Amino acid sequence: MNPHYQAEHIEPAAQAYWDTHKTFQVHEDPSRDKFYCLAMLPYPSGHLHMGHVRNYTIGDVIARAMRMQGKNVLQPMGWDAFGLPAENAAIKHGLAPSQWTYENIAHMRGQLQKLGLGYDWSRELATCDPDYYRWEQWLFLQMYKKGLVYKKATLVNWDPVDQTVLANEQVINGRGWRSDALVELREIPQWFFKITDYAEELLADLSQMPGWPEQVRTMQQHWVGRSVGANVTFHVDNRPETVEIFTTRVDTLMGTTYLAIAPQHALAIQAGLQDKDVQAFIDDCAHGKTSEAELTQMEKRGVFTGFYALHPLTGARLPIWIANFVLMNYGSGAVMAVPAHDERDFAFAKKYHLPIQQVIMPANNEPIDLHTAAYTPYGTLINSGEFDGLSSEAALKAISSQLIALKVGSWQVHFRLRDWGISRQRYWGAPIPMINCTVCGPQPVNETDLPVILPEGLTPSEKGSVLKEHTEFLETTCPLCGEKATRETDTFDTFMESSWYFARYTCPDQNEHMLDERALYWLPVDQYIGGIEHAVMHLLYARFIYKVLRDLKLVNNDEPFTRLLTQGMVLKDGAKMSKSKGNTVDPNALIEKYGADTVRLFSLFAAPPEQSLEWSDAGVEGAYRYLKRLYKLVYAHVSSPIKASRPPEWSSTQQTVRFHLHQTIKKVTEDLFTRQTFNTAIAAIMEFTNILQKYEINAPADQALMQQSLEALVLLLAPMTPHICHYLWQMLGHDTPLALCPWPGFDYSVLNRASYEMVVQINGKVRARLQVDENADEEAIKALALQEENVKKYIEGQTIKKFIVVPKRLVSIVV
RNA sequence: GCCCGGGUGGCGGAAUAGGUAGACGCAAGGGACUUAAAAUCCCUCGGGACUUAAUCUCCCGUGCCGGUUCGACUCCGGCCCCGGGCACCA
Repeated sequence: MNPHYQAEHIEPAAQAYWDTHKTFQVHEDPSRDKFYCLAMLPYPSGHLHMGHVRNYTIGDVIARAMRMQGKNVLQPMGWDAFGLPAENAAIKHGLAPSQWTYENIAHMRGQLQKLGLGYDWSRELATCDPDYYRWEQWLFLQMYKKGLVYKKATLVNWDPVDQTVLANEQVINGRGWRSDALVELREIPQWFFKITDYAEELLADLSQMPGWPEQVRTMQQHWVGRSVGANVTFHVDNRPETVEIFTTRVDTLMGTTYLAIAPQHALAIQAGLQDKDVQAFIDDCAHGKTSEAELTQMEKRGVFTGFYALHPLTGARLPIWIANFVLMNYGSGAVMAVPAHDERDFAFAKKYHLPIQQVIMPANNEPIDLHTAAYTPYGTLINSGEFDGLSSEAALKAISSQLIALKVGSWQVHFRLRDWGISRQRYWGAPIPMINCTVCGPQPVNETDLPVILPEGLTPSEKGSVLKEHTEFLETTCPLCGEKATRETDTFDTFMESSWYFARYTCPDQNEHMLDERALYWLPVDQYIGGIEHAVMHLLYARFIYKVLRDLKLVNNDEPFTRLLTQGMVLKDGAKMSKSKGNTVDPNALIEKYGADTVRLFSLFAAPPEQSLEWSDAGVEGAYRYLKRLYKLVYAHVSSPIKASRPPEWSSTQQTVRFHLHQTIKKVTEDLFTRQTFNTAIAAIMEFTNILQKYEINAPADQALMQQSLEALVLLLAPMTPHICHYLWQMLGHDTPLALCPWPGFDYSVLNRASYEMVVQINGKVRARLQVDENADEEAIKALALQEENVKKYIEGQTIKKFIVVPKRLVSIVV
């Protein structure tokens, strides 16, 4: 027993103990309550960063605490191993992405193990392993059979120099990040999942997910964006084409003064053929970026096509404009413009001197000024012929009824959510299991031919996917006609791998099926932990795939993640840590200097988990100091010559210590399990440690109480700093491993006190404090308050208007 | 631009259901111990006023402006700043 805390000895010993005793390896046990605790799997970038440390520490605290609650806890770990950075690193260093990835995994696994995270490493998986992605390919084939997969042309960022598709982050100021060439928008055919088939359900289930933060549910709700409106068909004057639009404001239909279509719209292409200025505009629009942020912020520009649409009710000729803010990827690629009652249409009309026709009047008949801004709320219809005088609500029905009767309109539920484009023109990804036959068209690979193995060891180039030149991979035969055919060279979006990995952890060794009955035992994940940046996309895709798995009868519930904790970012000097800013902190160096427990303690203590965390080296020092103090306290206690023995009755000092002991257990229990505010749990533990440090041990009863208190302290802290607690638990005389000890309980009877403090406010300001007996009634409290000197001073010569007593809190007097 | 968060001492944060603003920790200052330093321990610590003195008392204070309330960090309206997401970064 060393009188000084030495993390460098304690930590490897504790880790070796867990390892040899297989403490965290779990098996299905229907007789026990399961608890599946999962932190989002990392991308193997090469080095653990503080965001990982925070994420995995939080997960480990919850997992360990639940294990102490008696749950059968599964906590696995794996690697999101496909993705762009591996290709970029490969191009830079001339290494194969597989080699880079596997080396990174090996290094990062070692880093995670040093943190003392209680993972069941026997279930580890890497998504770039064919044993993993073959089931993803299998799932794709099932989805294909179900009609959830289709191909359509969509816009991508095209680098004309490198002849490759660029990710949004690779487009900088409209130019390719490597080539510096002006990026073009190009349409290419890609595979899509019909996630919109599940839009209603994805939305509806959100209201039944109390374990998710309100903000995440709100974000997903807005993302799916259900709206009810009308589809309207506009005929084009003297031409065979029609223009389809969707609007939620069909009440303003009579105020339509023009139509706006995307530069890629069929009619726009026709217009371009007839007029070289129009074509020049279309060509000009083919630069920029596909992102919504870009689109909604760029200068709104347009050009007249020379075509006119006919208003479906009045027959009025409405000019059709091509506008750069209308995009083919969104809806039908056309909108009806009502400048009087839509801000964007208004700005566009002002710029190009298009007519502005008011058709809605405010309900209170106040005049509006259409020279400065559009009027967007609902109101009463004017200038709308037979619809004049109707409210917007009534007009929505009346106008749409007429459109339906004329067969130029229909009611439509519209979603902002778009189908999920899963094709990527990249090498380092899971191959999409399709074969292109010149005779039969695209054909799915036979299930028996899975997996379609990605050839490893290729060196990617900046010219995009090298699979196209790899004949061994490319050349195959058509599963339908048997003739020569080529493989699909597009690979899966990496969101695909992360949409089902949590299910595969339950049975990673299953080679006959994607999932087996073990998945039914463990799923859904009880607690999921990850960065807030994944609030919408990853979590929505995973929910979608889970519902598909349910429909394939592979899982038997609707939602994959029962409770969700979204952790904030780790910042240094107010900014996100990044290599380019040079403000990174190396977890390894910290672990070496202070030990994993200190790093864990600080990352939990510095901020509540959902908020961003400001890194502080000095703060780490403070966490280390605390652990040293705790160690010393336990050491001094076990070295004491006083023999512990429980008294028949506790003294008043002892009663106070006992009160704090039980109060601390109660507080930490609530903070860990209910509130998940680890920072306040640690503060409470520190506070009680301070009390124990000042507690003088004079008698056997004191020694007994100290033993109880320190045991509780070690148990409460165990999920957060497991190594030191593992050691201190032995020091306190226990043989059973701490990791499997039951969570401490508290006694309400100890928490009842004879008296409590109340505050007296006069006109909202605190003027006195009272010690009030536990069973004092309201009248007694009032009398007590009026006896206070300072209270008398403030109410002298005044009349009391109100006298409020809030039990156990305060007395408020208004004069 | 749109959607979702956040803003409290010198700093990180606490205040759980509208009821004592600043728990816990860091930094700083002072002291003890030491030949010295480190480590450790003790004290002070939002700003200001008053007093011989005090752990008394008073005023101000939770991004800014306004409102509701006996009472607002907390609720409502408007604004400013910072962060996350916006469909090919993960």
